[in-house]
Amino acid sequence: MPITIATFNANSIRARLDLVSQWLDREQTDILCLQETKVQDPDFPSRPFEKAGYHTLFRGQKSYNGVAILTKHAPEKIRKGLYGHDEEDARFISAVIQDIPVINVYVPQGFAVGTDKFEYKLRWLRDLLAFVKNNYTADCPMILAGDFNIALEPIDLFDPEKYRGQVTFHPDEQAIFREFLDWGLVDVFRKHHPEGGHYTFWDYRIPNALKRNMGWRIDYILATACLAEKSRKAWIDTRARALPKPSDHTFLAAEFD
DNA sequence: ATGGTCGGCAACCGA
Repeated sequence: MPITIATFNANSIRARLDLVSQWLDREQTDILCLQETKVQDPDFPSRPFEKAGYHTLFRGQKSYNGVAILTKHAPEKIRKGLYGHDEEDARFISAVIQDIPVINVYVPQGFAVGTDKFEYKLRWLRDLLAFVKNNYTADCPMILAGDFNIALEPIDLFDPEKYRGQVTFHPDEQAIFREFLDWGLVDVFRKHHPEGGHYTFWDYRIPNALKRNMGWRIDYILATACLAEKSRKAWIDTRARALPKPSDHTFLAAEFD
């Protein structure tokens, strides 16, 4: 029985309720990881997703951040927040679904290189790496998905020369990201699409960024090698970014046998 | 053509 998983930075789940509902209706993905839900837990719009057959897990806060997992199959061993960070940490949520551990993250954006926010991004990433290494083994199925706010290679953003050394395309971020890959995680989209020019994020502040394909690939579905071997395809749904009232990100999805 | 991003949330902050 194949299983499909997707990730989407919604930039407010309430503003994107129709878009996400319609996407699930059409795609029928088993697991959807959401970031930047921007809603406190009592206000999370669970009901429409439950009516559509999904369990909802969420950890949010006022105005900023917030992560959620929507899953057709019952989640087990739910965890909210990353050790060593605030109890209210709304950037990490995980569960075991169909015997596969799934971690959904919203990595700090980092603002600008040389600032406290950038150092916090690096620290958060290192803590996540330690958490993964301490709690999982690379030779068992596991998925780490979400918005990493890092483009890894020059082919993962539209103007690498312009942005080299800046936040989201800086060697210090990339070095930590590569440690996840070195440990045994595989970038599932890259596996199926070695060529560049595929993006998941287009900044609202760049006019007609989608049309001009001025984007970044900063959202990922990472899977341990044994699971990645079973991946049949991975795709980015640019159509959802072209609809009215889009998020600045779009859906990234993968299918496993 | 005489403007030019969103969302949250109520003045700006974060992305």
